[in-house]
Amino acid sequence: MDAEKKKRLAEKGWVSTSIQDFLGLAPDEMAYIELKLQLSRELRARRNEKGLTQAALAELIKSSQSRVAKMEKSDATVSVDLLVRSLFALDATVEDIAQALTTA
Amino acid sequence: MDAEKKKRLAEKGWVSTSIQDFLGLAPDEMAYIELKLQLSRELRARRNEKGLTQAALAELIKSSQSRVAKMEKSDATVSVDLLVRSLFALDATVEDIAQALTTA
DNA sequence: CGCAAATATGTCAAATTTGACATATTTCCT
DNA sequence: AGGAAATATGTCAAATTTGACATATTTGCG
Repeated sequence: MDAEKKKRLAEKGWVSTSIQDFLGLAPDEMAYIELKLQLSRELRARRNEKGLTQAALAELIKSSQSRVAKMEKSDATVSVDLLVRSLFALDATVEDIAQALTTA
Repeated sequence: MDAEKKKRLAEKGWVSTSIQDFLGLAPDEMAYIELKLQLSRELRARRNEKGLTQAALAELIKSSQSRVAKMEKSDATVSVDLLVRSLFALDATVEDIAQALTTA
């Protein structure tokens, strides 16, 4: 299994869990995946708190339900940009994002 | 002046300073720009701490000097992804990034 | 000053990310 | 169970971001 494949899987939660860890990934790749995971968790949490469906959030940010699903799954094709923009659209502040990053 | 133009200028520091504020930008656009500004400051700080030139950092992250310059200037064509990846390449942790975001 | 190293700016083809769409799967009611 | 709403997954053309390059400007040092 090559490194790219492994990263894609890792981002989808298949390889790495809290038990089986990010085996063989470089530290900066790990950090990048972890960051995206935290943001995607925060996104889902905020969306649910507001009682929005993925489709409703998609409309809010002028995207699509499928892309929102991918964001929340931390799909490898989703950028950090899109994640943070979506969080801001859900009224998160920069501080909220910093907080989300430090949360276990 | 349209909103896009204003945002580009704002990201380059022309419109918004600590004195003249982010006039007319939507809250989420402001937050996004602020986030990128914090990351670009942290990038420059870390690079200087390590005594690296922009060209040296560029080599480290397999990019180019000009793109590093744009990152540190928080150019509108630079993504948050590239910024955080570069920070990770300079041994920043997710916590370091969270910390940078909360710093004035 | 003079000049070399560093940084900044503009441009563009190639690479990546995007919204949209179709469709599959899961969740949660009655 | 069964069906409707929500979520997930795969694909792709269009849009955005990228590294690379040329070149301009700034910085710092003799």
